[in-house]
Amino acid sequence: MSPVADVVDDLSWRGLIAQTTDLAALRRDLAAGPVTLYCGFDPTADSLHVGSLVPLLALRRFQLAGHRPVALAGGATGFIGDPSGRSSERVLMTAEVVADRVRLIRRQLERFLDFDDSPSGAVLADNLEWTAPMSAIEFLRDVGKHFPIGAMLAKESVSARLESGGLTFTEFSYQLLQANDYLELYRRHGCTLQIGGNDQWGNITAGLDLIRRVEGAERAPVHALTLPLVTDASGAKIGKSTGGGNVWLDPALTSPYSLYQYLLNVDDRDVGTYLRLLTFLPRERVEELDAATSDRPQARAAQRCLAEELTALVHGPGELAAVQAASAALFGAGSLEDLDEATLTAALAEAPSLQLGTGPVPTVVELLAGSLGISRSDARRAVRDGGAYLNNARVGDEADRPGEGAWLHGRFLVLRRGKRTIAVVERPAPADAPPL
RNA sequence: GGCGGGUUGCCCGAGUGGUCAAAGGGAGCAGACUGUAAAUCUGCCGGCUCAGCCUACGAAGGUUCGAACCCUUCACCCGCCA
Repeated sequence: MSPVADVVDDLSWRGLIAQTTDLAALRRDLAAGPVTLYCGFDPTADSLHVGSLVPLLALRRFQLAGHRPVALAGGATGFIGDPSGRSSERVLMTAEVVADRVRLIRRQLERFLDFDDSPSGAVLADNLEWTAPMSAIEFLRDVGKHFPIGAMLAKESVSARLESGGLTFTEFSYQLLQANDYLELYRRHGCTLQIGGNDQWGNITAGLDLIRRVEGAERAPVHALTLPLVTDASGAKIGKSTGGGNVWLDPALTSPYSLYQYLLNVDDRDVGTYLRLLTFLPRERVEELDAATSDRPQARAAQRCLAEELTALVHGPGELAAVQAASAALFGAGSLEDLDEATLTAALAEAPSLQLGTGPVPTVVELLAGSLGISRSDARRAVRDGGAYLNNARVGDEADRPGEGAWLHGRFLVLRRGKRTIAVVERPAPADAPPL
């Protein structure tokens, strides 16, 4: 990927700009030389998810254009809880949980940016560093004094909450902490641009106001840019799996196979948007894929490309290859019996699995439940509904047990629920059993 | 601090002593149709050793042959008043 000539133009055609402060001034400053910008990531979970990639990759886009990104982990703000976009108060996390999550998230942030000594070398920060040492008196005098209550109440995040049941002083204060972060990064790193989801607009402008009051408007030409909060065709946020859960970046939470499959299954109506927001593909390529989707939707060229780009970006080319082999084997035309053991093993490495010991062979229902992590009632229902498959053959009866001939290469059973959910059952290899 | 209202299954929400594993909607799962898509139709949608049993309607006790529904206490939320 080559550096982008004009990062604003690039963001613009991708649909990545929701709101900005003075756009002409921002363009001018970006053209004048490397600008330091930041985006905050609060530790709301053990991992970032696909949705978090939109702002994170936006930081990367700025870096590729020669600017210096600061990724800020919200070690302090995570304690408080951002009221933005929430209808009810957050449950406070313990210090251990926050610290743990910050550690995990920092590690993920590092992977998407370049940390070198060049002018565009990234910086990783944690707002706990300057927030924790601040006393309540300092906070109220040095930060709080600059915030008229009227302006704070007018923020969308606050007024929405006042409508829907209120909020506590704790969350009300959140915007002050985030504003102070911007001021702090302005002072430490000369940071003059903050980006974030569009729900962050209020918090970001709170920072602008603070910096201008403290530093003076002329001396501090600071900017804000927000990214649109994109929802898919069904109204869900990006990165929500059909199961309702997030699609995580941590391979322990969402396997590379699941990520790949999630992206491969993206709705036709959304895939163009996702290509723009989540990949670095040039405009011509994206428009080519748009055309491919409308001309030959069944080929799903755009989905395939999206899945490849992101799986490689998040998990590396090695994982991508493994995942593609798995998908080809499991969804391919050939029968499972024809696969050689190496291909089969690789394909199934990504699937949830159940290891059997010796002893009597359980029923298919028990195997489904054990391998897919569902209840036996659920497994029973799957069989009753005709949605359970053993080695791609529909299971007819709840009491069925796999026969000796069902074991692929003497060791494996491939179980499937519906079209896409696959699991594997493995038993110890018979010492002298000939391959099937 | 006072008074009133509330807490139901993943979410919203009906249910005021037996016919309640609990209406309805959403989400989700499966089948049919497809392109591992969408839309549509159909079935399912607490657990289990599944024609039955167990657990569940904020928590703990109590009344009753029988409680999501009545009583007591506790916790949390909301509104009005101070």
